[in-house]
Amino acid sequence: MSTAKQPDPARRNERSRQAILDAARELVTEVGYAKVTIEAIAARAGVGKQTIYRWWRSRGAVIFDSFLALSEGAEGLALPDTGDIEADLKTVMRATVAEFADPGFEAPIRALNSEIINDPELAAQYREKLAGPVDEAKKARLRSAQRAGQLAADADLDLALELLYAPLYQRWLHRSGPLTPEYADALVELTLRAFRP
Amino acid sequence: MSTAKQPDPARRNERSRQAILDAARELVTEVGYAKVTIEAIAARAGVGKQTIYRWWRSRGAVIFDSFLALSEGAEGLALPDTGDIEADLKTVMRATVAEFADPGFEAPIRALNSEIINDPELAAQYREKLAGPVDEAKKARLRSAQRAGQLAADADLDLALELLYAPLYQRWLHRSGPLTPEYADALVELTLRAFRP
Amino acid sequence: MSTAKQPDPARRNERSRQAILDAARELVTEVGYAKVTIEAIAARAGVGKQTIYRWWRSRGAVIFDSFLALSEGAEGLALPDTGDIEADLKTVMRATVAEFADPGFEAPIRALNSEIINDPELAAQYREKLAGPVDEAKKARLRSAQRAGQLAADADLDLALELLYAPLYQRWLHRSGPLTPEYADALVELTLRAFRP
Amino acid sequence: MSTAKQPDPARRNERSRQAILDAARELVTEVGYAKVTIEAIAARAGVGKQTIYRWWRSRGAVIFDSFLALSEGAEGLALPDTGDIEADLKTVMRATVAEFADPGFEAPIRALNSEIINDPELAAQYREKLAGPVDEAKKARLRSAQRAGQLAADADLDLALELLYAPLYQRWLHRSGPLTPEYADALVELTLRAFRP
DNA sequence: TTTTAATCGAGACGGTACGTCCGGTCTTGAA
DNA sequence: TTCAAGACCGGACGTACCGTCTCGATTAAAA
Repeated sequence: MSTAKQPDPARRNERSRQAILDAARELVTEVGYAKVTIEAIAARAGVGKQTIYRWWRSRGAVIFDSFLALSEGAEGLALPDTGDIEADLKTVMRATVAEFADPGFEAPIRALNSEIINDPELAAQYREKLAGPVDEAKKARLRSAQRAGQLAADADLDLALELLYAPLYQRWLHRSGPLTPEYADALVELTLRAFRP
Repeated sequence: MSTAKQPDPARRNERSRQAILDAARELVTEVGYAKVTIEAIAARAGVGKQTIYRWWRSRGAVIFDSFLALSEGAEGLALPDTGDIEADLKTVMRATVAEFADPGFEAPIRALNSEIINDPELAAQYREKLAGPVDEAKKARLRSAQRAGQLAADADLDLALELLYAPLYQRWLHRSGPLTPEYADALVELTLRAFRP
Repeated sequence: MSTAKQPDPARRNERSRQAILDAARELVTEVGYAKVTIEAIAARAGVGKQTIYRWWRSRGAVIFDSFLALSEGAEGLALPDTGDIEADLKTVMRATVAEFADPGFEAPIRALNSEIINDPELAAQYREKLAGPVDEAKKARLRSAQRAGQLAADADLDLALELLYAPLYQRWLHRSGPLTPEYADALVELTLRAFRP
Repeated sequence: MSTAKQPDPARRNERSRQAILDAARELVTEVGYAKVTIEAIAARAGVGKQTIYRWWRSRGAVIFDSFLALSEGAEGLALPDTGDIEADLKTVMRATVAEFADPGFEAPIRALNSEIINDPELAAQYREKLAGPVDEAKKARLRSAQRAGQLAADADLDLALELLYAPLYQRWLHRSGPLTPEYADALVELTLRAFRP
């Protein structure tokens, strides 16, 4: 499952697995990502350190998994579809901007990005488990817009998503500018103009 | 001076400062950002640990400074201006893509981004010392294009730069797709279409 | 038998018992007494750890038993009896000295002594199973000498054995001096003089 | 000093050294030799583990040193000399027997012997620092007896000491018999008879 | 002869300690 | 004062074993 290592039949103790992921999540919010140690996770989870090392490659992998576990149920998500792609995208982008203003999201998301940048394997998992499903939902909405003739029929939807979101993420991560609803709107408008049929 | 601390006099030993920055840069490329330690830097630089703690706030600050020092001379840089903004941008973007393929750039750039994400102070320095000048040069070229009527007169040039570069950086950092010359071209074309007068 | 615990039936797997004792003996000579672990014994014997814990009290008990098993057949041993007690004892003592020079004996004998010093129960077993029979044989020879008028009739034979052997063992265990044939002879001569009729 | 390792000028912190040796001694008497851990010593001494590992090879070496430190002042010791070697030796041997009955001595001495048996380097230190001086004092008394014609002039005094003490030590370590004043007397009488002029 | 109960190999588990590494502070002696 | 050097306290690392605890799968006794 997810970030597992070598040993493992079904011998794995589910109770311990859950306790570890819970402990990791709690600790990240309590002391901050950088100060979470394997030892603290083990202690809080009431688990031997070996049990962590047996099933995860690294501290980053545990913490990553603890985030994964959170958004497990977010499978069948779908974007609003009012027929007006511009309005719908603005709604979604403004929501994202609002999310980024929540200080409770700050630490975990920055932590996640640090980890992803330096660990290709976690990056792959991130794409597969977290970004993938969300992007798929977004692309579904864009495809619907294509069918409605609001987007070029040959538009590269991955590229479209990048144009929409990458500037937003970068600005937030680098703190290189304010994240306002107007900014969200501007990104939507520019992207739609770029991909107009 | 860059990331300096309190003690300040001109008593500072320039020889040691250089040795530390050199050691830091070498170590990042040799063992990877995450495994560079203050102790290793001090040992390699032939310097006491205290000398590092005296002048820098943190490991990140040293490493960051070691990159800063590299691109110190890149002040008066200018982008090519053939009169054709699309061609010029494609040239520049393709060069960036090529740079990112160089494995020697990999470690430092990822290190830099890790540091920036989690340390607002370093992020500010990054914008001021590294990104700032480069972005200014790029905006100068875009302004020239505006004057030539190739871009909307009211275009937000910061936004334009984000549209051009953020997707590229994100794709590279997250390893979420291939970085090809065609990809560079596509970004240029889309951005220009979005900002067409 | 010997150092057994509670569960007891004849259900015990003889094959495993032998494999464990063999593995223990091999490991002591290979890696040294102090570094032999239950886990290593189990692994080498192809046996579950529980099977060891089921039948032995401690690591020491296993190792001790593995030595016991070795000298099981040494029951009906007898010392040479040429009629000349001095010559016979010198023969035996010189043989002991020679034995101690064999590096293959080193590890097990030191291990045995370590165990005996700190574990009264094993010490009792040692006296009963290992030292006892051998000492009995030696005392038989001394008794024969008493009958021949070569030793005082009221000599305490246990004390005589201690005078003969304790210096030898101590010198070897503490490495406090060379073990030569002459040394063996000297011990015999002194002891006989001390117990002369 | 004594069991030191590699680094060391006079940079060594005497305060820490003392605290470590004190802690080790205390712990041995409190929890028993086998259960004393480096970690516990460091904690009790208020010292980093590294500070122990820097100056000692092993747990055994620390504990050994902590014993050494105890009997540091026992340099100029001398045995009683009433002119009667037999009486004097019996006094001393009976005192030794009495010492061995003290349960407070039990644990440390057995520990010491375990360590010595398996670690040649500690054995050498034991001979040099602990046994050596004491043996020298005993040999001085024997030499005085030689001068008085109570012992053979050519007697090997090391051998004489072994004859006196090795049986006693072995009996105590192996618990192979009672340690009584009469036993002490018997050893003295036998040894003197063996070395009579 | 079938059941049934213990032993067996395997190895995950909660723990403890290991010996190492590094962080950040402090001390020493040379420049 | 700064510097190189490095000892120091502290704490986390990742590993090795401890002794206990499941798991099927033999396997030998009682039914």
